[in-house]
Amino acid sequence: MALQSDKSISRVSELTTREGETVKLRGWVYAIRSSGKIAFLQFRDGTGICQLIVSENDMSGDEYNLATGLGIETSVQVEGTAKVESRAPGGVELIVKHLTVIGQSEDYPIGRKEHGPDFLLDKRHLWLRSPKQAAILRIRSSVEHAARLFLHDEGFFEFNSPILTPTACEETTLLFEVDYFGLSAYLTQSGQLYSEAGITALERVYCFGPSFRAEKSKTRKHLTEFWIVEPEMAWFDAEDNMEFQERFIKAMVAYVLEHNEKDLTLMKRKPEDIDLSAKAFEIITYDDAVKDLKANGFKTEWGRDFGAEEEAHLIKKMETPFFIYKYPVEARAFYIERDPSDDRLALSSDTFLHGEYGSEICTGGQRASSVEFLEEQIRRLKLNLEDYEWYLDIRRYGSVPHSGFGLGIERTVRWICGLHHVRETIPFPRMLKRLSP
RNA sequence: UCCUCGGUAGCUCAAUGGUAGAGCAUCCGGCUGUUAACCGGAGGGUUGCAGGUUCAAGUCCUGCCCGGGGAGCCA
Repeated sequence: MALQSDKSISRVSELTTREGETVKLRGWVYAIRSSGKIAFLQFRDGTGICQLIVSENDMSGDEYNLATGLGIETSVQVEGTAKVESRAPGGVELIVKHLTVIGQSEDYPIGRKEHGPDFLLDKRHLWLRSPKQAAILRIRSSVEHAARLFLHDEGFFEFNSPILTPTACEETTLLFEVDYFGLSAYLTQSGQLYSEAGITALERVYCFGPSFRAEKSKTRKHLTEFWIVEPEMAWFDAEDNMEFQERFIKAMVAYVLEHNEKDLTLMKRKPEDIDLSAKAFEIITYDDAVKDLKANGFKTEWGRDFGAEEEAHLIKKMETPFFIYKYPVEARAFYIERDPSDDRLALSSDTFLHGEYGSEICTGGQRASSVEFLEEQIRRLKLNLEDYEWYLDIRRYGSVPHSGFGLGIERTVRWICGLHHVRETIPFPRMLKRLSP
């Protein structure tokens, strides 16, 4: 008989509605406490946690000895009576009558006490099982699902851009190079240039996938492989782009608030900490940000992007997410449109989440429309013009004003969960010094 | 790449230059409502690696390796 067709199996999430009934559960035992002739097994399946009560009053001596001798993380099938019980972690427990071991587990390396990050990351394949880690991954899944739902409702098509690319999107020193039948290829940093081709066919597209950056960064905001969702829209200017980002970010957070209440509680993250529904994102110009920083004692030079301390100052003082808009042209990517009213400025914005766990989560802007300007920019950065001929063709044949942005999933999840480091927001983080597991 | 802190039992950490320890985990025993349970006992060490100083080095010095935090850069 196929395992899934066994309709007699229940799941932990149903238990509160099955009070007094005999139910079967399948899952993992993640902790055991015993007190004489009664033992408390902490149990979980994919839907939640409950407590198993094991006592010789309710089961045979052999099964009792089996149950109390289980190793941490043994997988089991149990049968017993469901009971709502305020003393039980999770609020519900099962008085066990029968227990069968499905998969043994001896000397499970992750204990109930503290561990260091290096040890936990070495054991990441097991660490994922910890309730907090599982909660983070459920929230991550919600964020990704909410992004797709929202974009679908807004008339977007998911557009799969290539992972192997022949050229740099931005700076060449940060690329991972791979051998492609004797040619050099690079792991993608962004699908944006390809999405710009996509909008001429579909008007609104987004790519959603991994981005690879060979940055030698060791900070709590950086991974060498991270996931990015990049909407690109025809007939959007830079301000439409910001208005859209605000609705997009609010939709993702609202979805998590609606669907991950227990997970947020486990993270000790209060709904009011992340509820953005009543907040308007502020737009600050680069000029004003520089003035503010200078007034606060920073030696900020006009024309450069902000450093970590400057960024932290701006994030800390804000009580809503915000945009920094109209950066100097030289501080932005080559494909950004200039401000028609001041050609020193780029129609580009960065988007920041505020507060203790805030950081830059999006970069975006209006794309340049002039072939001549783009050629000049490509030469300035000493990129190979031939590699970009296809990209310039988008301007040569029926170009339209268009904008887009990229949003970093890990930094967004980090903010929602209130996490110190982005490494916990992805199942298997890739960092400067870590390629396994 | 640079700055900074660290590497001691399976894990988290102690240890004035002078006998290498604790808590947790593991194993044995006790406890009928535990909440990272608790109580008693046992086993468990090439102090990251290689040199050096010293009567004596986990401790001081040099080099290397590995990791944490940060910078630059970025989502």
